[in-house]
Amino acid sequence: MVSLHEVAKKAGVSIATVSRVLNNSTKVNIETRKKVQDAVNELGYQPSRVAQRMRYQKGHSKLLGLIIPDIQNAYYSSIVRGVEDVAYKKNYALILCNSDEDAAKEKFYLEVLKSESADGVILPPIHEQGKLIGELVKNGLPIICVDRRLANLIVDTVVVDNHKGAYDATSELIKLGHRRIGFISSMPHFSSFKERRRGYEDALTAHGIPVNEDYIRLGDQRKPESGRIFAHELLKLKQKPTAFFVSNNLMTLGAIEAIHQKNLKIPDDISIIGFDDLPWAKSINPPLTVVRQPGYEMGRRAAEMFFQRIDEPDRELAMVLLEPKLVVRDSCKAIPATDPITQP
Amino acid sequence: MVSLHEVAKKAGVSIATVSRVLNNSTKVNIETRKKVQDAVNELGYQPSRVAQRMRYQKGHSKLLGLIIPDIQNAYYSSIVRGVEDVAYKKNYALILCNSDEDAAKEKFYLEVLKSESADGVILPPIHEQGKLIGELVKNGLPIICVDRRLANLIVDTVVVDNHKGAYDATSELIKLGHRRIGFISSMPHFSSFKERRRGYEDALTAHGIPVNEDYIRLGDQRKPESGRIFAHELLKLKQKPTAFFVSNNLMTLGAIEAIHQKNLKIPDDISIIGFDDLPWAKSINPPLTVVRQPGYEMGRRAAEMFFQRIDEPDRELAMVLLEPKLVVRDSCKAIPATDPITQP
DNA sequence: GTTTATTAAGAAATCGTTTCCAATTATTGC
DNA sequence: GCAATAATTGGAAACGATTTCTTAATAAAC
Repeated sequence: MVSLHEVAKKAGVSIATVSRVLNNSTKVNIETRKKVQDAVNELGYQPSRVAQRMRYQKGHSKLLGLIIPDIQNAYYSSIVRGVEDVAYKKNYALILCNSDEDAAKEKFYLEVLKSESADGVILPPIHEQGKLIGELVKNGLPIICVDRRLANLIVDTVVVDNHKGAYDATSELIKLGHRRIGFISSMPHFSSFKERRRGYEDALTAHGIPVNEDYIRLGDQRKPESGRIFAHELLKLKQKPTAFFVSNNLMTLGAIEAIHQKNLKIPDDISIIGFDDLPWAKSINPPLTVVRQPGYEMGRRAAEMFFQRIDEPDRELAMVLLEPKLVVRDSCKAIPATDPITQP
Repeated sequence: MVSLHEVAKKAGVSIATVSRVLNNSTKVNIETRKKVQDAVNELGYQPSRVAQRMRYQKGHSKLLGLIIPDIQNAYYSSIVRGVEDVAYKKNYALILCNSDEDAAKEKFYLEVLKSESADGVILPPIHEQGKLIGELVKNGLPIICVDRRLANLIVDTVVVDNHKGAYDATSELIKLGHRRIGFISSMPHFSSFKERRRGYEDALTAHGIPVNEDYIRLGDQRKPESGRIFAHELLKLKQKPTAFFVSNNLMTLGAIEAIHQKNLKIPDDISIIGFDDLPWAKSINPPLTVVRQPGYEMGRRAAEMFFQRIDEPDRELAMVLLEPKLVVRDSCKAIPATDPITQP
């Protein structure tokens, strides 16, 4: 790598002068400036971000950390893309980490990012308590929570209104006459899934439908497989659900697969609402009704909050709550009013 | 950040000794060692990767760059995941960059990565010539091409046999009796799509079917939209295709959407083979026959090649050619032998 | 013509490591 | 008991940038 020294030697000046030219700070004689510029161009010099980071310390490392559960989940990759686009504009590089919902891995990566002098970290926290996160924040490392929140608002946060998303989806099904609605979701380790479950239950209760634990299946949201198995279980019940609400994109795929395997028709035999509006949702047959989370937007907002925090470290903590949207397509159908069970 | 100095002060030794303890190099008195360990633990010291990078220079930065067209394309995110898993094991951090198929952005990021002293870069090159890449390699920066190759083998490369993938898919359709096979793909800017087109044409030729330019549509592979439009165009032809082969996952979604919009049934009215075996491919109705590229495997292999190159900078250049696999599901059907056109 | 103000550019410190070299102390051999 | 060797440890340089402090030179003021 060509360094300041080489440029200085070529231009016949000191490295201090070269640095001054590059950061066009205090006045440099115009002829000297020219000599330096020429040398810089000729040698194709570009500063070492590592050395700059070394010198500057906090807040100028031009490095942003991003820890997500799994980049292969398209919902998270849209968040990543949102972050990246903002970071790019600010000339920041992005360090990407996959935590696999493993707290140890999260901890490891947080330490790596600290050690890399990253200016901040964006992540969906694995645990709601976030002890380590609290320490890091106290230590002066800006952290932004995205997708999930901590129990206490100790960091800037961007989340979607998960309760509303689930409530609206469930209500839509109820409005269509469904009373037995299967709910396939994740264990309530994360704020997001906890809220979705409450949204589902609250919608049922609000419409005078008792919550039936038989219709609720919680498991590993990282694989379609679990969605498939749960759907099969639900379809085996004596009083089987007439509709599914699945609270995650991968599980949704599994549930759809199970329905096809049973040779049931969507929406004639069973209605289904999925979560996350990914490219395939509108292409499949029938196009899928889903709760759309603005993933890209969340990433973008989180990155913007990060930069605001950098600019103004003492600003008040902020929490952005984005609206999910029920995108109605063709995977839900009204239950015939003659169904004896659905009639009070 | 707590530095060596603070640990040294606390332990009452010099920073050199602390460093020696941490890198358990030349002998340190066992009592001194203990004192230092205690101080390290008490202060929660961890070394600054930035400072280490500064000192070590080349090949020890523990930083790997990854430039991909778009993380929102699930095929690329599986490559990323493959790379990440290997990097994680080696304690490397990953800098992720999205090029959007924009050569200027690629150049920008390559320079950033150089400036970050990354130990290497993995990328699907945008241009086959790769002038800048050549320079960087000459400069000593290990670069691994993945998914696409350069015109000349000047860097380690991991690609899939695109010609075979397309050839097999097309042959499958021909075997089912199809003669008019629409080919929806990308402009041949990239080695991969160029090869897929040749695979398609070679399969036709090998079976004595003339290549008809009317059935070939090339456009922007980044959006389902283009696949949808092309499919509509093809379906408007007087002699319309009885099958589609679509050479990219996003375009495949668009084509499927178009087919549904025309109220055609897969595979009864039209057969289709897609590219990339993403989670949705087997969940949709009917499950989609696709050419599966081992994305994760490619990422993994590329990362492994990178580490081999680091260990042994002068080893011979290698090119790994992975096999794609035609995964037959239910989206293709034989053409009735009575179709007058398909009979010679 | 001498003193003062102003401008331009170099010297050196700094960030946190690692490592070479030198110095000090302890140990061993005769 | 003294010299030689081994075992530890500290000092300082280096990595590449930025910035403060100094100094040199020039211009301005009286």
